[in-house]
Amino acid sequence: MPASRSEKAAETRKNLIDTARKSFSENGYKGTTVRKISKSIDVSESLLYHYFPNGKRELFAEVMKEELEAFRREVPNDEAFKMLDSLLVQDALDIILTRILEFVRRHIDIIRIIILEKEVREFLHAEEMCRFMDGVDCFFEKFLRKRLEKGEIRDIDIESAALFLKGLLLNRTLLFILGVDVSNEISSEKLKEIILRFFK
Amino acid sequence: MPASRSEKAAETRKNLIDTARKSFSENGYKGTTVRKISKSIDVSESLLYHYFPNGKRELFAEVMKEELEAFRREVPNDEAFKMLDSLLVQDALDIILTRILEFVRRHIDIIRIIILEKEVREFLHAEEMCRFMDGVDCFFEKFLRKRLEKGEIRDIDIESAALFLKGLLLNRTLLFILGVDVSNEISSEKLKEIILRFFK
Amino acid sequence: MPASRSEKAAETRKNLIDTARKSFSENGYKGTTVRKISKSIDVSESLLYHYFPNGKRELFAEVMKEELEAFRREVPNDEAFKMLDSLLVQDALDIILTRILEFVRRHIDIIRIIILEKEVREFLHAEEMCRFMDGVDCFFEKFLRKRLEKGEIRDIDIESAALFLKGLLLNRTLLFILGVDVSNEISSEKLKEIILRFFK
Amino acid sequence: MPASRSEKAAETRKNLIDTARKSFSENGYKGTTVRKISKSIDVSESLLYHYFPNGKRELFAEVMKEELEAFRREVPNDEAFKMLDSLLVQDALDIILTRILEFVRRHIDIIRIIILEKEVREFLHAEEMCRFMDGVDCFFEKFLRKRLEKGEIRDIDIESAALFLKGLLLNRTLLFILGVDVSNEISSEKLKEIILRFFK
DNA sequence: GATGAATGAGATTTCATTCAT
DNA sequence: AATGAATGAAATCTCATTCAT
Repeated sequence: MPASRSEKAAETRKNLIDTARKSFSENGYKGTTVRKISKSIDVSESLLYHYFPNGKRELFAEVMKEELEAFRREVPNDEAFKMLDSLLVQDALDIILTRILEFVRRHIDIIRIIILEKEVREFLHAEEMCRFMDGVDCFFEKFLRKRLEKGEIRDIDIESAALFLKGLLLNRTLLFILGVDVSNEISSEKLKEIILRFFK
Repeated sequence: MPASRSEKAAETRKNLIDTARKSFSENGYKGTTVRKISKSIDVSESLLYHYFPNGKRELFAEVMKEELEAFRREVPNDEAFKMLDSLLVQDALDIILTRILEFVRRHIDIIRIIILEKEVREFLHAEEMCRFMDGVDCFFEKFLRKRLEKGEIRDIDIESAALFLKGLLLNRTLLFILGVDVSNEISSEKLKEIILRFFK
Repeated sequence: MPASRSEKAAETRKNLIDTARKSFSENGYKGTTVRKISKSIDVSESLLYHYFPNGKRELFAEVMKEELEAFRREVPNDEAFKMLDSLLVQDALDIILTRILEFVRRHIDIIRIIILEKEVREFLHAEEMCRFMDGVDCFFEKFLRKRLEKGEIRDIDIESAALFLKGLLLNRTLLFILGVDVSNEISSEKLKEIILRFFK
Repeated sequence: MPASRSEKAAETRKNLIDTARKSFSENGYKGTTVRKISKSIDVSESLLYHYFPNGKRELFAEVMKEELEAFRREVPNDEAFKMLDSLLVQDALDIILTRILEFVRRHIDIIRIIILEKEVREFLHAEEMCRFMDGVDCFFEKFLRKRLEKGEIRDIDIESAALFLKGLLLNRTLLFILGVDVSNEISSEKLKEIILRFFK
């Protein structure tokens, strides 16, 4: 398996990003050094500047970019998301929340960084951040409005309801960030029960 | 009032700790430099080593010690909420949430540090954080059970309801950590409205 | 017209040299980077090593070589220089000085480098430099001796006189180097006057 | 001779500046490294940042400031040449040229830097250099006029004569810059001979 | 003829820390 | 109690250069 030169290059680049992501999420931006990244995949420090001319900052930005892309790509395109309309409210919401939380669990390290690292704000400013949060709100509101029109849920304040759902989400996320894995705490059954109570 | 030598010394020491806490909380351990701490209270860098012979590490340890002590001392307990029994559910919950958020606000520095610093998290989360979280759950459950017995709220799953309340709390906390001051976002009125809808 | 392979190669080579000359003269040897040269004509950095296997040093040497050749080629072969013998002393010297100064003006950037850059001495050592200076002296002395023999100038110390002429030349050159353009300061008329006074 | 701590510190600072001046003058800004500066006076590299927190740039600025101050303070003025009136023309001019060259020799470092560093030249040449050059012209013209009135020299164009003298000066300066010490090349005797020939 | 991958040496700078005063 | 002088280690980054393709 010779692996063409360019293939090996792509792999090296990927290695850099992967190692960086791991280190950033474990040690934070300041706690991550280009030296350690390079050394741990056994390339020279200067090679990093070949792939990321603006150095550590650009590498960090790249990691962030890829993570956000992954979220946008993975979550809404999930097969399970496509058949939401035909499901009961509680089942649909269960799937939505479960999928998102699944993603959060997989990417918790980077989420911690996005939320807390001061440096993040240089690349991923309030603008992007708020747009993302608003997106979540929007998504829930759109979903709920549709169900409301169909008469599947009782007449509630859509805004508050979306807030409640986001609350469930953030609740878990925060616990994840704090290092508490709550995967068992609320089972799907319980979740559906809460939802039923709230929306019916 | 010249303030005796030892008074001034104590003040300098306190200044160091206060500035350090702020910086550790905002910039993390690595993002905090001895230089910036000293400069911002206008003393020489070496003075730090007079008060904390083991330097930055010791200063950090001291900050953590004091913060944790304060945290433990002030953790909201049943005593603090005794007079709530005579209030309406929604009013009582409003006060409870407000008080806890006030507590979070006061201790946001150490909360940030706990989230930010891997080492700290590893020492504390299991032990301290869970105990705190469980305390919150317990408190809510106890409160709701009492009201349920009095027939003030409809027959709901206490556990789920406590979870919902904790969700509201964490939601705010997360926004707080992100630097968004939510004091106005969800007013007491809206909060009470949500609560009424949920519990009646 | 696609321009044959070798034509394009020659052009690339020329592009490299031209860009390099400009950069060397504006930013000095150390201030010029291989990267900037390559980037500004949009070729890869390594291409430089195809044309100049010894890299930056060789490119610099090439620039120097071409500049010196240009001087040797342009100045003495000037049409005007060929009929010096038939002119009056003052007119001949006026032409000589004017031509040289004209050249100096055109090549001032590179002259600055030759004079000031430490690295130049590695390629264009005292040997070459002194030979050049001596050439100027020689040229003037030869010229003056001829005129002296013909009785066109008074009996002066040839050596001192050549020194004087070189002085006029260097005077202007230095001012050029310092960024002062003295083109108007001494007109041909004035120059001739000075020469007459000195040599008659 | 214990040399108090602060005295030694002042000396270290001075050492840094002196070494830097020499290196900037010989190798230019880019050719000068903080490493070499520190090593050559045997202190750590980081000490430089104790005295000049903004590093190399600040050190360079300091060198320039001091040099310019010295230059301005010492610029030769009429006072310095008062006692010349009683001397013969050739002796007086010999002294004048020698003194000015002495001045140039003392300030060769900053002159080199001004020529070498584009940025510096852009700030200074117009303002400072021209004023200095004009001063030299003026001085020579004033001197010659006086002698002309006394009938000590033949009737020549003062302006051209001053130019000639300046030429002799610049000639030497250029050689100086190039590193050729001309103190012996044209001895006082030869100088006086040239002067006699020119002015008598 | 031309490129991108990769490197090693070294430059500037930061930082926590020690020590004499 | 407090400071300034001084350092060593390490971090980020630049640059000329080599090599396989």
